[in-house]
Amino acid sequence: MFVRITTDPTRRPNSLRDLGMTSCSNPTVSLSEFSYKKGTEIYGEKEAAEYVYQVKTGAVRSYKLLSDGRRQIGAFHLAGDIFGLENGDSHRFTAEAIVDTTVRLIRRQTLELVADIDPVVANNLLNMTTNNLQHAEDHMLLLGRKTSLERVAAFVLEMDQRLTGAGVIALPMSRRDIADYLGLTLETVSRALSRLHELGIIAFLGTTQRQIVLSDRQKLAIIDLQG
Amino acid sequence: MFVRITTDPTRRPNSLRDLGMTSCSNPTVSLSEFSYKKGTEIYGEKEAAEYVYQVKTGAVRSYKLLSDGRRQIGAFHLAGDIFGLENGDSHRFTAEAIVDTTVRLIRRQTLELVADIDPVVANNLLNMTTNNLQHAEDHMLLLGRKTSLERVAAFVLEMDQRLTGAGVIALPMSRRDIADYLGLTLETVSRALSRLHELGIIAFLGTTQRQIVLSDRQKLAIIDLQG
DNA sequence: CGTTAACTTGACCAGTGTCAAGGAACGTGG
DNA sequence: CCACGTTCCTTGACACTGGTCAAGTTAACG
Repeated sequence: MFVRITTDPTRRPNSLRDLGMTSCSNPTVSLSEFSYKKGTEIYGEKEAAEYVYQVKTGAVRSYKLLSDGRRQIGAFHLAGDIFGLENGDSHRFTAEAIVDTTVRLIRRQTLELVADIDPVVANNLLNMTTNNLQHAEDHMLLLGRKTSLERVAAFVLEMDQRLTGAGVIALPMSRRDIADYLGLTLETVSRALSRLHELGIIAFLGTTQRQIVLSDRQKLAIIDLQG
Repeated sequence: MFVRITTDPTRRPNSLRDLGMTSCSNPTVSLSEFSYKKGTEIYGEKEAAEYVYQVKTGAVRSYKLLSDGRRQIGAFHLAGDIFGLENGDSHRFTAEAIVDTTVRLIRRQTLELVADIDPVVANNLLNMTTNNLQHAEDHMLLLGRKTSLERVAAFVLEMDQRLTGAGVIALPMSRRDIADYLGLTLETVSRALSRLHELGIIAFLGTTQRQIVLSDRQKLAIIDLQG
């Protein structure tokens, strides 16, 4: 189940800009790519944080486990998202590819050296961490105080926003993944989606269960009860 | 219920070091103090973030509300803790004094100016944000996947750790505050504490309900089910 | 096309929430 | 220092949301 990086993934000179960084000095740093098959681990919790990652294609889940196997997914990482950025020197989540996924990597050490010199890069690191913090804060409210229907509505809205906002979403993750993200069981997620379907608020595209149309974004937002 | 700062709280030249910052340039910046009565608001959600705060004495709760009044406390801030540090320009939580509280303040702008010049200060800001992120990540696991007894055990352990770790804690917050922090009701918190008491794992000091003795830290840790 | 994994739905159950009552602690003013 | 009112806390009875278990269906994939 483990897929380790065996070849040193340090080819292809490239720019920090590709990781969403802007910099006045804008030095060329080494970037490379790596692919993970569906279901494989990218890094484990408490493992040394050697790289920072950016999803090129695919999707990734970051989660923590309790000793008896209960799982809490802290975030999904979609195309373009950066993940695995740690300030301490080990990862605080396990990261797995949800589907076949290609990521760009940058050595963490490289990034840190640049950040020490370039205040713009340093500021970008702080911004990314702040964005992660804000997401976690909002998610605490969801996990602590929202009902199952509110959680699922919030999830659909979040995914729509992050996947183009076109009102049609193709979810890469299973009902179980959604459940572990929302602090529910997969059955409860399924029932909530059915309920939203009955209410005419969402629809399923074609024959599949993972393509969802937001028929009534307004009602979704009302159910979500934001703030 | 609102207590606004009416006098400009900018007296007493002091050092960044007092806010836990170390710096090579270590410039003198303006610091001042302010006191809040029990139950008063320090700042509101979405309010402009003009100051960063450090608890000198007392305790503070940071929370978000849903429109129907459900509350999620994201963190408690105890003596020495820094809070209200935002990267964006408005606060993401409401902060209230739990008991009569004195805080030190520093203008956010001042801090930012120094951070731009001094990479050590900038790094401290990143460290503080990372610590907040880590706490939020752990709390998501608690809110999403732990039982009521596990949550309360985790809470008692956290408070013990943060209040000296002596095994005797004097809680500043009510059962309702604890409940809103743990994503439970106050009744469930009360029942869980009674249960821990029955099991001989905690005891109550004297006549009060807010002073707790950790009689068996080991069993608490087992119930908490960490990781 | 067959096998397997994922999803839905139903019946039942358990853990937490709700509502209510009573008691303990705390603050206030006499 | 005491009496009173208020707030906080505990406990019980009951309700209900969401979890568990199980069966059947649908979709995905070799």
